[in-house]
Amino acid sequence: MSSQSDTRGRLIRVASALFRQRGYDGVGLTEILEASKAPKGSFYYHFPGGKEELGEAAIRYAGAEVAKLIEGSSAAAKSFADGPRMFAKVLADGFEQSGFREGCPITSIALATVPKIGAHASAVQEVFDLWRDRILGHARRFDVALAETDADRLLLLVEGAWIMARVRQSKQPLLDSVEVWLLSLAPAPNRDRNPA
Amino acid sequence: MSSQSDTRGRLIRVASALFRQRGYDGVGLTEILEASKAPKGSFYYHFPGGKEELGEAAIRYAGAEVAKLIEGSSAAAKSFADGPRMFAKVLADGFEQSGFREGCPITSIALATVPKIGAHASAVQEVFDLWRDRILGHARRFDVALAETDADRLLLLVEGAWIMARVRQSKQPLLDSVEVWLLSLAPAPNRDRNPA
DNA sequence: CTATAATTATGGCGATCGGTCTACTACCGA
DNA sequence: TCGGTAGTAGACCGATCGCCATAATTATAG
Repeated sequence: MSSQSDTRGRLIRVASALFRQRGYDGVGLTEILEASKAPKGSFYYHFPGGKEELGEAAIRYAGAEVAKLIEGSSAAAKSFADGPRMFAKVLADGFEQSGFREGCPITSIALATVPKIGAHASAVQEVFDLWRDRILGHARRFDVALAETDADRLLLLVEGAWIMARVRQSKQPLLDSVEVWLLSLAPAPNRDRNPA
Repeated sequence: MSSQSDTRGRLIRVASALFRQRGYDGVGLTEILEASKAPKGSFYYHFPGGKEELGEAAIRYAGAEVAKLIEGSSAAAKSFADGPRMFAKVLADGFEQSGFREGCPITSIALATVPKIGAHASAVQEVFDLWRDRILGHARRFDVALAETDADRLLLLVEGAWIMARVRQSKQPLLDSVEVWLLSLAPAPNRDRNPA
């Protein structure tokens, strides 16, 4: 049943890499096919739903890859704060290696297709939920009380950082965003929280 | 010298609105021309550089519009924290009115064209710098010491929030992001900052 | 009124878009 | 040997892509 050439998997990986650099609408099917060395027939056999289905698969694939990264960082972390810091470092280094070109593999697709393509919207939702769960799992590992909204904030920060990083051509925002998150977790007597 | 029909301006505004919903590569010239009721000849007269030049103009236009929003919020604010809060509210309400469809007008273009199109990269850089200046100006108005990196963090947060808002179909992240920012400003005895 | 520039208007260019179609090959159990 | 299924291969489709050439129109200046 499973093919030995893994055409389907190769298509997903190649598409994900290309989307990451130039966005969903910025990459044509022909280019993906050429880079994957797969003919159109094979593509539409594996993805009857066409480019949209490939895009959804790329979202889920990239989402799972990042989830693995989170798990790995969590497993290797010596302290609670170590987890997100290591994770950010991995992201930042990979980003640097790509010549500051590769954005978030999810956003690069979703920003163009949500809400136009419902299936993509759902997929992104699920991926974000997956990431949130991994973050909460990490917190549990270190007995840190973490609300879902706290985890969501980390996602928000990293997504924003990835945009800034690309624009500024620097990996600093990615590293910085985690520090902001850790800061935001501390219930601190900050100024000006309740105006009037 | 200045045309009475303002074809050029209309093209920019329409293009900006369309890009915002479906991204730079997701909107064709023909559609922009139809929506602007402008013929191709006029377009290439005003934008000899083609779509790329229009995109750059849209970036700068949208950037200036948002800068005005920041200024307005700053002028109307009763306290320092009031400024970004009002600003976020305006963004969030506009976003809701668009049916949770309109993302950040800059990102919707830049994510697809940076770093492919150098002129766009520069334009986005300048817009972000402009926003940063406005934020710093607001802080000065209320005698709040604010570093450039602090201002950059707000931009990072709002950009991330705009992504989350679109995915979650909610304006909450936009409002929340400002609170995170205000929290992050307080130099607080937070836990776990220096591991090991 | 005329000359000149500014702007609008149209049609069509080659290339590429995503998608469909049919043919072909490889491997399977019967 | 056969039929059947999984997968590969690539020609071909209409539509749209961004762009360009050129003519018609309008505004401005002398």
